[in-house]
Amino acid sequence: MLDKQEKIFKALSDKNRIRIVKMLQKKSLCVCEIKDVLKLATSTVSKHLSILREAGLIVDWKDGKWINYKINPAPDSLVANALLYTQLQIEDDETIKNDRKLINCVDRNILCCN
Amino acid sequence: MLDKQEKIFKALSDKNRIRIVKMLQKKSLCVCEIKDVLKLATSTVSKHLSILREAGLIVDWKDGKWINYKINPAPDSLVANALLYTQLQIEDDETIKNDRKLINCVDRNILCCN
DNA sequence: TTGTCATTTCGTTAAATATAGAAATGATAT
DNA sequence: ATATCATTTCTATATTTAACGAAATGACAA
Repeated sequence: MLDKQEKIFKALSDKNRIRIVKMLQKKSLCVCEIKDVLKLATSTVSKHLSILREAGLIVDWKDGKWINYKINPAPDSLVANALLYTQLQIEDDETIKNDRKLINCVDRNILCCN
Repeated sequence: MLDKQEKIFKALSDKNRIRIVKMLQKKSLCVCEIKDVLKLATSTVSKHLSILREAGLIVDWKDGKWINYKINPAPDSLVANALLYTQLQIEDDETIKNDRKLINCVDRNILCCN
């Protein structure tokens, strides 16, 4: 239980991962859309997503060519409260607000050309 | 703001530091008392405490020979909510419960002999 | 003022982490 | 079947982190 709590905090202890969670709390996204906002290599974004997934914060599902990520819709209580905390905090942070503007403009059909 | 949130999560992303916060949420303690519970070197405990202090989660004050640590009594909203979250979670974890038993038995006058 | 003692800071080491690029995967579309 | 393409896994590297012991600090007591 302590281990699980540590894992949750560790997952959220990186600026880019906080940004990802705050984005997903507004909208489901695929890897290349997140990559476009964070300006990181695809493999790095994928790694961040796997850390968030392993902590139980997010889930993914296939949709044609793409793998979408969203906030875990059925979290246990530890995760649920961590997500609630994250959702309520830093809502008016400039980076977060800008990220949220960007995700409304991204088009995966244009972005995703490896 | 995002940086501050990251710092708070980083501070809480270590098992020993979570244990420290959960202990301090029951009782103010000095370094050697925490050291006795965690079974770490004094310098290591001191370092953990400084990370928690820098994140705004705890404060310290002098009391004769000792330096006491306690939960920040006047936290800003980010920290206050993080502390509330931490206070409510893993209350029935075995390690946490055992730590709390131990802090009621420690006697700094016996423990602290470098 | 000198010694004692709790704590912090410093220096070092080992382990963990963030990052990127290249190769592997796996599903879709032609 | 084969090519395409988003994503993951692998490999490598640079940075950060946790840990310890030794030395420095700073306050209290003798």
